[in-house]
Amino acid sequence: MPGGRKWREGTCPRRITRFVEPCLLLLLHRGRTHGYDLMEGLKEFSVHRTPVDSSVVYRTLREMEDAGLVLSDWETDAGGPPRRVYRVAAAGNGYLLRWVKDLRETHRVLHAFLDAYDKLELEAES
Amino acid sequence: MPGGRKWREGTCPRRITRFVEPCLLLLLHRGRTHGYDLMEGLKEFSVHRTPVDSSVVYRTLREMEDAGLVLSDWETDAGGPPRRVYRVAAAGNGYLLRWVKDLRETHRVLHAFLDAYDKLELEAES
DNA sequence: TATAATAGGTGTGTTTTGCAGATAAGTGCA
DNA sequence: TGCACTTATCTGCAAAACACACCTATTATA
Repeated sequence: MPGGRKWREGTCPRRITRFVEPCLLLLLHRGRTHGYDLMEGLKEFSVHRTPVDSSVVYRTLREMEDAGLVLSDWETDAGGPPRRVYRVAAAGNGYLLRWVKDLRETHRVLHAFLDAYDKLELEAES
Repeated sequence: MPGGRKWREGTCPRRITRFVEPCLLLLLHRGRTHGYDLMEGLKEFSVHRTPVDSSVVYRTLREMEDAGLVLSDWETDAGGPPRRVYRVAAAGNGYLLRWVKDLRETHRVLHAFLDAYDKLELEAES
């Protein structure tokens, strides 16, 4: 509340919009698991090692299940509190593929920007 | 309104949050201009050639001016309607530098994700 | 028995952004 | 002169994404 924006300095915890979606699908592609474990796995793709908030993970999984991209089953016999174990649905594969296409394009744009910046700095030196 | 989300398919016009900010600063670094011209210049960094909405450009420029990152002057003698010509302020350089740092990290994360995806596909083939 | 760890979840405010439209000045032309 | 078009800037609104602050329940352990 005091002092305007929260990350005015140009950095924010998650720079890529809805990036958790493809990450979760990729992790689930490697094998079925539950949300709490996926939170750990997400650290592999988190910027500056900032962990993804649990609310985002659980909500995203639910939304993806509603959209038919993943499927879930309750697992009560594993010891500890019951887990909702997710796995990729058939529709999830095509969805991930479209995400990868999109991210490759984003990667390209980002590269173009950084390249243009480096060129700018070089010219300033001469 | 009808049918839930607008870009449910995993794609959205602008994937990187507030990406216009560093782009505008980079373009202004190359030389002072006005908003309407910057809109054209932004096509260089726009995903899938989707043009950035004018409202976003003008708002961002104003916000950056309020933050002391850019400076503006009215130009009335150029023919056509008056233009607000922007230039980078001293504080804008450090700000752009922090943005570039952030985007390099984002670029790295994106590369890591795509790499992990490609590895996954290769294993599925064997 | 207390408390920590595991596991899942909701409610809410802030921020970002696309869309639609307003306004206004100059230009081309019939 | 009147009309359409281009250039140029700007505002209001709503939807979406997300961090933050909570809450519940179960099991392990000190």
